[in-house]
Amino acid sequence: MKLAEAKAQFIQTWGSLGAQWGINRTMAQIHALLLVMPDPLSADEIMQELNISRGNTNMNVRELINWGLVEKVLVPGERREFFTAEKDIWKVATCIARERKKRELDPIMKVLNQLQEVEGEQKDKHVKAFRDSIHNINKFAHQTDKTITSFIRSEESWFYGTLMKIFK
Amino acid sequence: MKLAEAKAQFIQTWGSLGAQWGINRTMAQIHALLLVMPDPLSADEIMQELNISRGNTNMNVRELINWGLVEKVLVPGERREFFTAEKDIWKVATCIARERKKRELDPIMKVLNQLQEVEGEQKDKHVKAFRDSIHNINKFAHQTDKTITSFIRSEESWFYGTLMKIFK
DNA sequence: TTATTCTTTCATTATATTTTGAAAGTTCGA
DNA sequence: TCGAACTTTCAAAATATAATGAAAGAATAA
Repeated sequence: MKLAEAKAQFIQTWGSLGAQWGINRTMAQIHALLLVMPDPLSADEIMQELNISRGNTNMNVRELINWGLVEKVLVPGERREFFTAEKDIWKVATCIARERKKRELDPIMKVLNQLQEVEGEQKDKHVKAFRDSIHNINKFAHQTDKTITSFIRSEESWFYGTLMKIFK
Repeated sequence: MKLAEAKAQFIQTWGSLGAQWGINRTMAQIHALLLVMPDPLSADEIMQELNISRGNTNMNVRELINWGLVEKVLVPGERREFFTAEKDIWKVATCIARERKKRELDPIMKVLNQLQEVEGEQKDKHVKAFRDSIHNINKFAHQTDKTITSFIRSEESWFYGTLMKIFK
């Protein structure tokens, strides 16, 4: 398989993966493109490679930066901004985990905690069923929260460890 | 908080959670409704509770059954079909994990394996960058696959333990 | 300051997804 | 076999999401 073909297929696959995960397709495609490019790209290069508009490019690059997956790079002597993606896939994964936890798990845990305070007699089977469900989901959510938190930390401590090695 | 209000809020929250996860909102809402109801519901009851059409109800209940999250229940003396959701949230989680792995992880791993065979000289930095990216993502994917597989296999309190072993 | 180059915004347009509901299909008792 | 009760299908309509591109905004060099 030729490089160009492989690259295109990777971008397209990563794109539909992103779509399934609630991240929009273009955002995932830009990420894929930057992942496999050795050097930072300008907005125009991204537009050209993916055949998308300037506005679309700008919006999705900004979003990738918000997620912490992409960074602006200033090239000396160049007026334009360039963009590059974090290449270490473990960092990418913890980054995504952190962001999704913040956006998805944390809010639902807040709601679940409120819902535990539902009024009513334990004798009423509807009340009992509701309480039981919420209780179990809540327990599960706490477990998940712990797991994700330690996953996120594992990367941080790995990073910290590496950094220490460099300075020692 | 009254039961009816709490129930409505839970259904709405579970619904938007589902939407973020690529599962459609109505499907998640039906799931939420069945999760908190002590007894099986008929299609008509679901329609009424959620204010949705017959076709929509049918389609999404069927999809929930495909996922293994909901079951048909035959009530003696009743012509209609009734539906009930798996209440054990751990089983629900493994069920979802199994389904998502099948639909998302497995296909991308297939593509990644093909993409490792890209042609070109290692000296070309574009080829090198591409190979490195794919290689790392592939390694990560295999690790993830193992984790999910063992999560699916074990039915008890495992996730935390398993994950920790892998990252240590 | 002004012209130039690049970035950002956002109303409009395009695309994709979901929902509806009526019609067709199925099942079952009599 | 018929008809009532229920389920499924699917084309059309409604809704939600994403992309475009022209215009406005910033930054820089001259």
